[in-house]
Amino acid sequence: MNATRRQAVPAVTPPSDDELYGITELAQEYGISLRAIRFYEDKGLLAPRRINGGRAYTRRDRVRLGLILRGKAVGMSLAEIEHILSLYGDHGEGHATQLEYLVGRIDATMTELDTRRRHIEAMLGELGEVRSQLKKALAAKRRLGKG
Amino acid sequence: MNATRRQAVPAVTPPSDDELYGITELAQEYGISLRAIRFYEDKGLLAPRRINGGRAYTRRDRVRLGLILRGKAVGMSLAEIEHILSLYGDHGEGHATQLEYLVGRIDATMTELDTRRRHIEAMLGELGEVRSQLKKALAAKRRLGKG
DNA sequence: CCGAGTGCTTACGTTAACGTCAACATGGTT
DNA sequence: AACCATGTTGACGTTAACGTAAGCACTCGG
Repeated sequence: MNATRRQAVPAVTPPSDDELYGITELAQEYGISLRAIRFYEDKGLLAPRRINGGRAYTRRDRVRLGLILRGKAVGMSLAEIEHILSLYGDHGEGHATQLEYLVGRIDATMTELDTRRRHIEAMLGELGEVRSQLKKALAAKRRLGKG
Repeated sequence: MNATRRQAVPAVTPPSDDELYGITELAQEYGISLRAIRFYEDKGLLAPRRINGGRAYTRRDRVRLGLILRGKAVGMSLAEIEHILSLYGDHGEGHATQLEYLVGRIDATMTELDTRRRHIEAMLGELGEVRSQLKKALAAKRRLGKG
């Protein structure tokens, strides 16, 4: 897939900047609608630069979008996701107490996620039991019908 | 709480039946609203008997409600939950092919849940990294400020 | 028999998370 | 200049999952 990777790019690529992506690129890449992406922006989850009126997304933006979708897959609301995304900021210059605060928020988020995971594991366990019950019933039927 | 439990019940209790619960009992027990419980019924997730016009829930119904809430905690929609609840039915008399089918559905559901769990674990991993980054930054600051 | 309490139904309101549609603006191509 | 693809901003529609409110029925203690 990456075999087509010489320096064939038309040479007009601005040298200082990272690669930028259009909105449709992102939409296709992640299999979501343009509307959804703009919606996330409305909600403050994304803030792409504007180039000539259009939205231009950096790698960081792509990562953020990935986190958004992962959050959704996990069952979080956009509000919760926004909450989490704020933990992924720069904090390069953060004051100590601010960093402590962030760590606290992260810990809280992690325990919430852990709770959710435990719920899932419980369901998996219960489903496993149901499954083996069914298997037992099936085996019994087969002993009657074939043995 | 259950200390008031002689056979003081007015004697009109039909002898054949298991214990039944009222809707408010369930609501309080699970900390949800009456409206929510009736809503789940509207959606076909619950089907309590009617006694004298009122809803009467059996232990099985309580279990189902528990599963519903667990499903919600996991981030599933009511539709998905309904899908799963159907796997918990009686199947006592099920035909063999029917049972096979159910096992298949259960397997599918389990892999879906597993996917979700993996998503959660991924997020937990990433958050853990962010957390340790912050910790490092904090330690550095402390070395500057205090050491 | 009456009022309080409990429950039921019907209907409308609400929030989140988008989808859909209309009406432009722009940039490149022919 | 005409056209088309791509993109933008509203505005309105929609679905899920309830909450809230109104009004009727039943039942039980006094």
